[in-house]
Amino acid sequence: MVETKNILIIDDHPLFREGLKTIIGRDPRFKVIGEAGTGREGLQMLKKLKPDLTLVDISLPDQNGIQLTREIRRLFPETRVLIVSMHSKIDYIAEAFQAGATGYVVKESAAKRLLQGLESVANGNYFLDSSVSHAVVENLMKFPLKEAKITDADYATLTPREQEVMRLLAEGLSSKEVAEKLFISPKTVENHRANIMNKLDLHSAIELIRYAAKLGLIDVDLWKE
Amino acid sequence: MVETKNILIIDDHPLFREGLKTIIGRDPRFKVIGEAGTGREGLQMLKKLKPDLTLVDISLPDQNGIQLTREIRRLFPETRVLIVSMHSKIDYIAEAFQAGATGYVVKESAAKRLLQGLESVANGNYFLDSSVSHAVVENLMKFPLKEAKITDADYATLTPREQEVMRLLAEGLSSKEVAEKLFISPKTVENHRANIMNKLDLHSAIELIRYAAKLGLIDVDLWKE
DNA sequence: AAAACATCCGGGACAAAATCCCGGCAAATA
DNA sequence: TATTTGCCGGGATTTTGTCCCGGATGTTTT
Repeated sequence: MVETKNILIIDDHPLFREGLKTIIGRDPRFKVIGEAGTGREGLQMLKKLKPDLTLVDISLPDQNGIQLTREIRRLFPETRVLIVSMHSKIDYIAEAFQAGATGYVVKESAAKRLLQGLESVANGNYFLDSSVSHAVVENLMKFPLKEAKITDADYATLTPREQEVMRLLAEGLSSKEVAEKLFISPKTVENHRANIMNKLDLHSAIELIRYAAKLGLIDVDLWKE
Repeated sequence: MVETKNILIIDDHPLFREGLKTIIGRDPRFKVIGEAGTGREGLQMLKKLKPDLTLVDISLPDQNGIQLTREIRRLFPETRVLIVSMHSKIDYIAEAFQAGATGYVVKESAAKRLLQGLESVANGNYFLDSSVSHAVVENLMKFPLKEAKITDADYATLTPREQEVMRLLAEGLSSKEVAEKLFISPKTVENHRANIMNKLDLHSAIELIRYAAKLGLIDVDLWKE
């Protein structure tokens, strides 16, 4: 006989939660016993409900899903976490597992896969959505935690001054503007920039911006308003 | 007696589609007769199914949902469009209605609201999710199309070729790369770029990128992975 | 203390690009 | 037919970027 596993859903999209509930509801092995729209709310419900599994969206309004996963694992070690994400990039996946997630499913994938994931995780197995590219998985196997850290490591090789210049450049300031801001010659700024791009292996202004966005030095979401 | 309205769903997230289907399925007045994951696919199904309503996600993998709305309205004027969006920003909303949408619902909102929206739209009424901020609505009322249109209106003043060039530039291609892609001289690309920036009142590469991000021509979220 | 090193600063020479202005061509429009 | 509009690209000039250089300063190593 198989116990039915209790599930808590933490996702800020009610409609999406609805979809998850429907899919899960079709399977008698699982039961959704609660849902939350924010990380804070989720933690409260966890305390009360003690579910067997928690589905957490990687992007929540009040905090990062990965950070939340860490907290869940710390506070409620018996609850297993299955990450639901819009992204299938290696960094996220690596971080998710590193943070203590037991499963990772991308939102684009089909209902069947979600149930597979739930089953695996319920049994204590790790689960990684098969729709993520083979290359990514292979990479993960090769570099358990490394790859995701590289970017940060490279950035650390920049001198303090270079980091300062980089931040300003990434915000869209021209060399001249940065120069005025730092009371140095535009020439110097250009030299700094050249060094930065050399160290980080970047080759255009936009690559620098992308890099900065990736590191969270700038917030591209602000642009979309 | 009330006819049941046929609905086509265009959204690239299968799980989300599932949620929509479930919610809609509970209401006998509506029936989901098809679903598509891309704009192209959606147009094909529209041709075949001729639904009464189309639910389109504002952000699709192959094209902008607003652009798609325009096409749907042009090719199938009898089909009404209800936009489902993650965003509740004024620009998107204004653009959506301007493009011919009859309704606008944000993904965060509850199931009930979606059904209200569907009902309104089915009856030919415009519908705007009440969860969008009061300030936004007020703003829309004050400037029916003006404020929010600026962006789009200006963009519309670009010639097709200019729009094409702009898209490529915004993706980070250099003038030379764009030139190679379009089989024209780098010189011509630079001239186009100058015209674009002139028309849109932009003054640097990054402003162009921001502008493109704002319009949804490019997806900056991809950078953060 | 001396030497080696890293960081920050900026110049000079050259290459690349952006900018401004120009005109030609073709298609649509009046 | 005459005019406008979009698309294309050249030429001349200015601006910016690239590569290489050396000096000033402070820190670490020997």
